[in-house]
Amino acid sequence: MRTSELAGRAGVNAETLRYYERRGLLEEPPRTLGGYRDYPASAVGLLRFVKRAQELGFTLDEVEELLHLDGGGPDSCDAARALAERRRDDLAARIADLQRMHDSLSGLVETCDLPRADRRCALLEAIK
Amino acid sequence: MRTSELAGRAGVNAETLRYYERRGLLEEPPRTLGGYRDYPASAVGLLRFVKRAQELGFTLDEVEELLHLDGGGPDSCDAARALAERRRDDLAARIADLQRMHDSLSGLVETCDLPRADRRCALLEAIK
DNA sequence: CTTGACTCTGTAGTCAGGTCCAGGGTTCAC
DNA sequence: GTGAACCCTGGACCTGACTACAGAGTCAAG
Repeated sequence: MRTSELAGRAGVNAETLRYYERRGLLEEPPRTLGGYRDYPASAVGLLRFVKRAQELGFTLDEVEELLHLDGGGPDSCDAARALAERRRDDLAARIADLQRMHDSLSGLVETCDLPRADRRCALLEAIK
Repeated sequence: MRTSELAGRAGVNAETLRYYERRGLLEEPPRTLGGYRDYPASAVGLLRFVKRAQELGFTLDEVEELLHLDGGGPDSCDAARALAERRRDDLAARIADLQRMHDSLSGLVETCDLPRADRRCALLEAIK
């Protein structure tokens, strides 16, 4: 499978594949006589794994770690679990942060309904 | 007030002040004879406004917009409100996204407690 | 008058995760 | 055999919000 076909199937830009390869995330595929990359069919699944892990909030460094972990036996399984738990807890913390911001902002927007003494903006005043 | 004093009081790096000025976020302060920036006392409050707005999820571009809005009368007040509501809704959407990721990840971690047939990692398998 | 701490300018580097480009080579259908 | 469509490489560029640096000038205490 050539670069653009794999890119199309996995829903990424073809340049992204080269970027992942440079980064060491993807193994270098074999080449055709003309020097074109020739990906195996399994590369599609691999890329989907990468994208899914990204959606779950893993960085590319972590995805790489997960990939190296794969197939490493029980110890790797524990390591993968630890990584996932860490990411899960990070997400919970991030959500709590954003929720605080959201509530703050909601409160501020409500000040807009307050009667305005003169021409001052209650929202801007409140942020100050 | 000189650069590092303002920076200290507002809790930012002195370089950040120059950066904000270059960016047009902060007005150029008057200069001493020697060419040093000489900030008015009000700059501390202004910077705190910037930082607070950032905490609320506004980008610096938006903060700039808010600053220009300030003092512009009732129309500006409405514009500020619209900006705040937009930011609030963005936050709600972002929170929902992260919550989905979090739940997905929680589910995955739970697969770790499943009995393992052989040495395969249930988590890695599940992400695939 | 010297020393050390501060400040100035302009430019460049950092982080992540790509994206784009020029200037070539390859493949394939017609 | 030729034109279009694809692919190659190395490197530059992008966003956002800073941060660092070199080389020069300024200020205040002793």
